[in-house]
This record gives sequence, C-alpha cells and structure tokens, in this order.
Amino acid sequence: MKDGPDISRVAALIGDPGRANMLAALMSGKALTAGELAAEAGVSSQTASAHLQGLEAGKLIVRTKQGRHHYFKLASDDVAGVLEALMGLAAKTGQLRTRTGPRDAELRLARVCYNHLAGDMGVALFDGMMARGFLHVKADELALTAAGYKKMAALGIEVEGKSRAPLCRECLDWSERRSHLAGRLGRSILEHVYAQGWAKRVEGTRAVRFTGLGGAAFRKAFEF
Amino acid sequence: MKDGPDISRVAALIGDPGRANMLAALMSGKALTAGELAAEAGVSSQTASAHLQGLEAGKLIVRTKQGRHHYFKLASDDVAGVLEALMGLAAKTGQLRTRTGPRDAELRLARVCYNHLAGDMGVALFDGMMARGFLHVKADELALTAAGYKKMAALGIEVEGKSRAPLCRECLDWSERRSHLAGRLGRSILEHVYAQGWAKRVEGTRAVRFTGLGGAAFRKAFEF
DNA sequence: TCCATAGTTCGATCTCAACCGAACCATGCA
DNA sequence: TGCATGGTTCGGTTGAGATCGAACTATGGA
Repeated sequence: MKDGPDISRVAALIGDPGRANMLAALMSGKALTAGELAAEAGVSSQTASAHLQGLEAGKLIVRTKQGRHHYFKLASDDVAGVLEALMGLAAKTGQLRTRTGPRDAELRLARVCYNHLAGDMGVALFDGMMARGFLHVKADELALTAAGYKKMAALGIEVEGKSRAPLCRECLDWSERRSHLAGRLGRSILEHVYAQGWAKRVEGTRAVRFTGLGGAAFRKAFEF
Repeated sequence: MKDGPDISRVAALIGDPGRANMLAALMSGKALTAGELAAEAGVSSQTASAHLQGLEAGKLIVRTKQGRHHYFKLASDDVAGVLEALMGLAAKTGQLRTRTGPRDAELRLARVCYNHLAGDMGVALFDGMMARGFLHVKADELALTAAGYKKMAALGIEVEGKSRAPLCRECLDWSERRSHLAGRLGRSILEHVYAQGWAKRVEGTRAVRFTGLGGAAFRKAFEF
C-alpha cells in the first residue's frame, strides 16, 4: 500500500549526520558557504560538496553562486517546519544531544528559528499577541487583526510585501513544545528587534541575547 | 554547532523505504502484526523483524504481544505529525509517487490520517466547526467552545476521558495543505461516523468511502 | 504429544553510500 | 600572467546496514 508521497527519500537525506548538521546550521536562517557547511558537518570539502548536491537535488536547499562562493539556504519554510518537527520528536523520544549547560539555557530563553524568534521569548510574544487580540485564527489561517495592523504600523514594522509567503504562520518549538510566530511577520519582528538594538545574535550559535533594557523594551512595545 | 536534539537518528529510521512503508501503513491508526507489516514493506519476515526492532528502539512505534502475534502501532501522535509533515514536504518537492488514478481521487476526498478523518471531508469538517463557533483557538490551544460541547452531547459523541492526550489538535493535510481535526475529539468523531454507518474503510487502503446518504447526514449533523 | 504458525536470532552476503586523496575548474587579486 | 583560494570531479577504499537462508523459540490447536 504505497499511498501518499514518497517519504523515505526526504527522510534519508536528513538521516545522515553530516547533512543533518548542515541543515541544522541553516536553520539559523543565514545563507552559508560550502566551506562553512563542511566545517559545520565535520567533513572534508569534497564530501560536503557531494552532500550539498544531494540536498539541492532533493529540493531541501537552494544554491546561489556569488563570485567564487556558493551560498546555500533552506529551500522553503516548509523545510524548516519539518526540521523543527523532527527536533521536537527527537527531543521527546530522548535522543537528546543537549547537555543542559549554560549555553543551553541561553538557547531555551531566546534563539533564532530559521528567521524568526523562538524559545521562551518567542512563545511569550506569540501568547501575548494572541491575548492582546493582535492575532487571531480563523479556519486554520493565522492572521493579523485590525488592532494588530495598527500596532505594527505604530511600531514601524513592515507588514506589506509582494512575497506570497504567508504573513503569519505558527511554528512549533522543540524546547517549549508550544507555538511561536513564524512567517514574514515573524521575520520582520526579529529584524526590528535587531534594529532597535534590543538584542543580538551570539556569534557561532543560534542564541539571541537580549540586553537588560532591550528585553524590557521589547516586552513593553508588544505589551506582554 | 550541535544545537538541539539529534535529528538524524530519527530521520534515518524513516529514511529506509521499507521502514517508511511500514510507518505509512501504521498511519491508518490500526495496530498491525509483524507479518502484515512485512508484506506492506515488501520484505521477508526476518528483515521486517529487524526493522521493527529498530523502530521500537527509536521509540517511533510500540509493541503489544497478544498470543503469538506482535501488534505494532505508532508510539504517539507526534510521530504521526512528523510523518504528515514529511508527506506534505515530499508532495511539494515533487517526489510524488501518487499517479492520480481513481483510487487516488478517493484518497483525496476522505481518508484516515492515523485515527481521524483527513482529505476534503476532514478539512471541510474542521472549517465548518470553526465557522459555526464549535471550535476556537486561544493562545495556541485549540479547544471546544461551550456551543461545541453542547453539540457533541446532542450527537452523543464522547468528549470526556481520563487520557491526558489533547482533546483537540490540528493536523496538516498533505493533499489539501490545510488543517483538519485530530486529537481525541477527531478520533471520537470518526468512530461516530463508522457507528452511524455513514462511511466505512475501503479494505486494504486508507480511503474512507461515504455512502450518498451518509455523506449528507454527516454534513447535516455537523452543519457544514 | 505432535504439528502448524508467528516471530526472532544467527550468520553470511552484498550493495550502496560516505569518505578522502589527487587532480581539475573558476574566480579574484596582484 | 601568475598565484591563491573556493569548489567540484574522479577514483578507489571502506564500513554500515539491508537482505535472506536456516535454525530456533513460543503459542495455539488437534
């Protein structure tokens, strides 16, 4: 009974530790070069090249050539979604790699998930926006309310855009097992957070470090 | 940078065609025996035995021994969720296995997804219940409204239960790319549909075939 | 007690893919 | 033009795991 699409091809691509590490690195949302991804996966550049070809052929990542560098990023938010789901399941089934150390705590507090904010802060933001009536769900579609549009305008956050990617999308958190805000709006808000200097990325990890004042200002601005 | 849980173990388990077929078969929600799963995957019983051990060790499935039969089912709704997500992505990236034939159309119309109703009918039910105000979403939690509880009581559908599994849950559809209703309520409703004789499973597939009167009665009962 | 059936274990085989050394192409810079 | 750097291609090696034949264990029934 071979109903439905062929799962195993995609899963097999993610199933190699090297490729999985590359994909996890790309979850940061940044486009990375072949060399960086090779280092990330801990393999030689030749091996990395082969893996990247495979991932590209499987449409999990896309390549942009720029000069003598090849930049790679995740092909779509759907791919990021599957990876998050897998992380959630892997965390739950106890295949944990995370030893709860200081850096780990920082990751649980706030980190980037693809291109938006995840962790405690991400979940709190989502819950707050729902409670304040800035977001609502109707027939499975997450959307900004009129009040939400007004709020974003007041904060100077871009919500228009020609891209047909969804403005609002939920994304399940592997540490919190709760939803946080993804989609174009999620990305815009994270960019706003950076622009205001409320927080910045911790070099070399996916953690986002808020300043004391920045965290307070963020909560105040979004009223949560 | 090895942030987060170890994805690749889980993905590798799903990445073998044989095991993927087994998991897909278990998406029907029924518990299947080792022999049935071997046939499903198209491998010998010895090979199947090895695969089933792996899946069990990886906590993707659970085993129940009953006499000389070993029954297997998916370990949790999370596993089903990951499989659905992978199906969605695989369908989108064009790794389609489905030739759109008559049986395929039937699958798109109505099928079981783990233990609840998916396909056109499943999505329509979900949308209808949201529109009628039987369901609402608050802070990422999908829940029955007072009106929803009343309606279920009127239809004689069990909604209480000691299980701590969520009563309501959304589940993304690979054919529709929309949400339908999962969770304990989703299961109860499907059982109600069977009990009323509105529809029954098509032997050997995941398709659910509604009778003409049954489909109408179903729509009438849930007002969509 | 004997047999049939369901499933597992063991052992051997074999294929596929991950890996890297070496050579090769392409771009940027001096 | 020459050189350094980033990436890819090719070839050969290796190891993990998928597979099945054969033997073994457990349950149910005659």
